[in-house]
Amino acid sequence: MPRPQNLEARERILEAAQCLFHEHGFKGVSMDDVASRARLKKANLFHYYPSKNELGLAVLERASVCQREGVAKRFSNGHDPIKTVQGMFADSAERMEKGGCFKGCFMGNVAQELSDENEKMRRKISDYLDFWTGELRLFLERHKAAGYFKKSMNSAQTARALVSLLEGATLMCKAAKSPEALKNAGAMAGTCLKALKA
Amino acid sequence: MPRPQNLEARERILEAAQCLFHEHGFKGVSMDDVASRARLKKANLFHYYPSKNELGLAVLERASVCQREGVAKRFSNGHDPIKTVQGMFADSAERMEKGGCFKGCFMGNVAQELSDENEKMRRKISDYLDFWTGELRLFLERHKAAGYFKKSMNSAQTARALVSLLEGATLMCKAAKSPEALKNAGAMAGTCLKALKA
DNA sequence: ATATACTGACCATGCGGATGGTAATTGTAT
DNA sequence: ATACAATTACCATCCGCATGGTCAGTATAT
Repeated sequence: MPRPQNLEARERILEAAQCLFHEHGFKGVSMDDVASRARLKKANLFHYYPSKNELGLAVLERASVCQREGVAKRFSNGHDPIKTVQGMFADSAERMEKGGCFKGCFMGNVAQELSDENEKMRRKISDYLDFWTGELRLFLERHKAAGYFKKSMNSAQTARALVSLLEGATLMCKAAKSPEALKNAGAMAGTCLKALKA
Repeated sequence: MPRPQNLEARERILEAAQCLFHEHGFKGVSMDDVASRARLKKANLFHYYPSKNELGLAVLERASVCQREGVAKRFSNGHDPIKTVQGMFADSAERMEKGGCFKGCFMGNVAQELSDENEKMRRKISDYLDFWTGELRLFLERHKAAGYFKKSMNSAQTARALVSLLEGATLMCKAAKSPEALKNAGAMAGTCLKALKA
């Protein structure tokens, strides 16, 4: 009778892989790199994940679940909606600055690297981005219903644009090795949302 | 006395490499791939470019020059500034849609793939993004001076945020395989700029 | 005994790049 | 004009290394 697999090792592998993929991209990391970081031998990796591709998908799944939690939590508070959105940008800017403006957004990176070449991965990323955009849309919708925003505001459009803005600014920071873009983006988001206040 | 090198071949190589790098990323393309597309043998490539890295830099230079022209032209017209900015988004959306939402922005892709690992390339990209942002800033500044925008508008901040928004929306389109994000972003840019009108 | 955990050795492939050479083109001296 | 030297264009072949993945076998725990 099959007993449960070594969950500890599985988790260590996922963690190691996610970290490395984030740093060097999927193509830039070898199975040996992952194994080494997870304090395992390469051959042992294939005992847990049948291929690099499957490992990638598992990492994406893990990251997606983790990020969704953060998103859900962020939009479930009762604070001022503009502050909440600006907080999203400010937190990103802070993380970016603390990390020396490296790496950027994991999901965004994978999206750029793989969504033309791997439909399964693309779907996972796309689903996550849809979730994020959707939660933000509902958040805006709620505050619109409460009279905070103009009735004419297009919540779906605004939500998608805000997510785009955050992703783009993150990329700009990575390229410029400066958190300036994220700060500007946060300010812009604030300006824009204020213009949409009822 | 050294005679001029075969410019035709050099150009063919650059063109092939740029196209392939755009499609599959720098790491996803081999020198053999480039050579084959340029109707050359791999060994001959090294006659023109001493290493893959140097080729990458040359491609980046070429792309940068080409893009700068487009940017300069766009911001030198006398049209309504909001229309001009929205045109930037609309053109991107159209290109994206026509191409099936693949590839995305060349400079953005390279920025994400390499700016943590190759300082020379990062600089080239960063310089280009600075140029783009700078041109847009001057464009906004000019129209502010002409009384179109509020005196309180922060041109630098707005310019950077608009570029971020375009880059991010392009990435979203690539991930979602839909031009929706760029359309939303264009609308958002319009809304935001209208709020800044004098 | 049996299923899981782990490993060293191995393999085919693809990679960036080096080498040593041939073919074509050009400048120059006659 | 022509022969020759020099330079450029081009290529087959090879090299060392890293890669994703396999396999056969060992260790361990129940």
